[in-house]
Amino acid sequence: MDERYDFKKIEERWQSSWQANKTFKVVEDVSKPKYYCLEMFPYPSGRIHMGHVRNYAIGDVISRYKRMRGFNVLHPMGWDSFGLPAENAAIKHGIHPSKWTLENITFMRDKQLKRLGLSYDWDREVATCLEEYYRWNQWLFIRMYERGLAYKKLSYVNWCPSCNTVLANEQVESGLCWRCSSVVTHKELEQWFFKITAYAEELLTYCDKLTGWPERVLTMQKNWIGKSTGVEVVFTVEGSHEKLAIFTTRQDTLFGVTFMSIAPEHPMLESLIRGKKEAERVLAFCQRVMREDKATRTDDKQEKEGIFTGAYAVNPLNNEKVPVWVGNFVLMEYGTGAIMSVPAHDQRDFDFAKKYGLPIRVVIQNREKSLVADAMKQAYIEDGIMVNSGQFDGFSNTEATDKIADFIEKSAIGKRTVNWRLRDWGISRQRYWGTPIPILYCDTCGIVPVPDGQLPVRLPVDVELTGRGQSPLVESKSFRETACPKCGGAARRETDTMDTFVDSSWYFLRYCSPKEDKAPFDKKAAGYWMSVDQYIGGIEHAVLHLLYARFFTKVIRDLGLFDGDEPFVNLLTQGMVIKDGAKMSKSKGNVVDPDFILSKYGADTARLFSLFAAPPERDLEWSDQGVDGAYRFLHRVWAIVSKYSADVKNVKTAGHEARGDRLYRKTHLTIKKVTEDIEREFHFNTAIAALMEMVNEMYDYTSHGVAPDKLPIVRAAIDALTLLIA
RNA sequence: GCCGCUGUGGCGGAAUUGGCAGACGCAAGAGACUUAAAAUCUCUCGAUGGGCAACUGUCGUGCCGGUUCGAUUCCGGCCAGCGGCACCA
Repeated sequence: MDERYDFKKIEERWQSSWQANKTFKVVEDVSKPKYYCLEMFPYPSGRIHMGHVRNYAIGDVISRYKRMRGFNVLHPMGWDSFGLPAENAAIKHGIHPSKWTLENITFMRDKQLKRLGLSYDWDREVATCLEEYYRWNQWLFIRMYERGLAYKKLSYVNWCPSCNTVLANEQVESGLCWRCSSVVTHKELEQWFFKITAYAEELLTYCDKLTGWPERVLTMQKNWIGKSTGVEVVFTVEGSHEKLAIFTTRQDTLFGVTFMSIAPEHPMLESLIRGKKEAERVLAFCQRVMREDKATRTDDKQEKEGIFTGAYAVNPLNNEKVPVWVGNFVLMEYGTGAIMSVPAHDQRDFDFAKKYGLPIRVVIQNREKSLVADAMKQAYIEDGIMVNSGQFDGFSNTEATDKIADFIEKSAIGKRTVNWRLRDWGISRQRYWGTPIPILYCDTCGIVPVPDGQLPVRLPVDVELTGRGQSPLVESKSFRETACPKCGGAARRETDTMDTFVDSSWYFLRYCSPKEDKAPFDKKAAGYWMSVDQYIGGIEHAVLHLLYARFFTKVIRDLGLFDGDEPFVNLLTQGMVIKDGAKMSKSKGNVVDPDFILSKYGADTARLFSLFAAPPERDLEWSDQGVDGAYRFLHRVWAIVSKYSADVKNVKTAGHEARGDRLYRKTHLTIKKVTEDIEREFHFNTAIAALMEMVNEMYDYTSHGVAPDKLPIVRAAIDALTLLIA
């Protein structure tokens, strides 16, 4: 080859040209259709990894493609830059989190992302740790506080002893901390919450409108929200006027109740056992269960245990007296913290009844009429005909479900209810590097929100992070002590900061007008750009970030700041980057450093490989040889194009008259194929395969020399299409 | 246990609407060039049988069955792997 494929020279030339000309800067332009393409912004940990490269390569191809198709494309990048690693670095190396974070951002932006040749409008860059951003977190918090959507309550919270902070329910993964995998414990604390449950119904029903989202993400969200419809029924405690409410979805089995179970934390426990001879043993049992951490307690192998309280309750349907037990499997957080137990028709109750010798009564008979309580080996949970159920005998249990609910409401012993698995979002974090919660505590006025005019509440810089004791904000007198804006008296600042998921819950709106200083964002700009047409990121955020962002969008809509119900029209969840069968991670030692690939092969090879090796939503197995292959291909492209570029420079492009020509046909078939592959499901791997076929055809075609003028089109096609990839 | 996804050569993966299974790439093998190597180029490459050969028979998309002229694709039943949820009342 006369000329080598010198990726360094080429990439440097184009990248500096893009930067100098601000090629990818966009402004609102109503004459063009808009397209908002967004990749989930990274945490500035210091270095990008292959997952980022893949994510941004996908987004970049989509953006470039849409631009060529005449769209006005918003393609921004920013930094999710509050968070724990910065604090840990500060403790370990004595460097301030702010300095550490900002240096990381500069390095990752200038030395890594820009080298990848990504088509971002860098003028719209956003960093959540800057006060020009987080002041709007505070502003939104206060708006939510005013509407009762942000509130404080004393509650049992998930506590990660290693991160030394509270976790939201969404951040506990099978009893372990989502970030550090420590066992989560319980703690009773005063905490700030966002009332996401107020939007449970809408978050659920809108799942069906999100047709551009992968089914499995929607399923996960629906599961998480967890709606169940049933009735709340009130039992009376025998020998007292106290009421014990239960929730059930199986009111058709109410006549089969043979005992009740309550959670060890149930507030009525004390009065139930008062004066009973069982009291002491019951108390000991409850204390033991409550001491267990969340992971142990929710482990499915955990033995179901219980103890009789000595008290009885009366079933309002048949006035029957049933014993009240405490069960370690009853959760105070769900329903009413008390359940009715129907061993004949619920497997867990059946096991429990067998273990403790409690009675079993059949109230739904099967078709063969063969169910006999004493002979049952397991609970009968299928449909059947009602028996032993008074006036409801003879109906099918599905009919009876409605009839009994009606009866319960008519006789005022309970009502139809909906229960949600979704809990309110606990956002208080006992950490330094986050958005200060803009609240004051005044001895005379109580809880006082910081007035808008005093925002932002700045994070103090003159603090020392030792990793010991309490958050530095608690120890900073100048931060903590202030004056009450209402009465002028002494007041204390809230020293908790916000969960960093608050930051990422509305950043996509900020990109629409990142310099706006009168509001979180400009309503008109957001009206033009939103919603995000294509959102791309990892599946790990299926519940956490994506649910919170949907919630925030609805709140912001209801504040009148934005007209739209959902933030992301289409969602692409990319697979992980895998090497030797495992996710790339430092602990496994199978990390491939993007910098190394960039230096050895260049950005285009790195991007080409990550798009070619697998369709975007699937996991991508890293292969060093595959990278070689991608590099070889680019080399072949370079060679054939540069071989003929001089010859064809002044030749007119072939037109329709050449349609019988083999290469002409191939060129157009390839253009069609690539377009279709991108339009349909973003199958870049097959689009690239088609380009490879075309290049092979070109080599074949030119192997015996070329005379005519067909090459110009080929060259043009190659140029256009590789630009899409490169 | 429940819900979802996936299953195709040695490997990553194609086959878009039921119509040539295995595109493209990787690995492997052979050859050309070279003193040699690298690079590059050309050819072969699912399994198995027949033929010196051009060629050709049979089988083959996790397993069993069904619909169809025809099934990787549609239907029913199983198996395996991955992911999510789960004492949720």
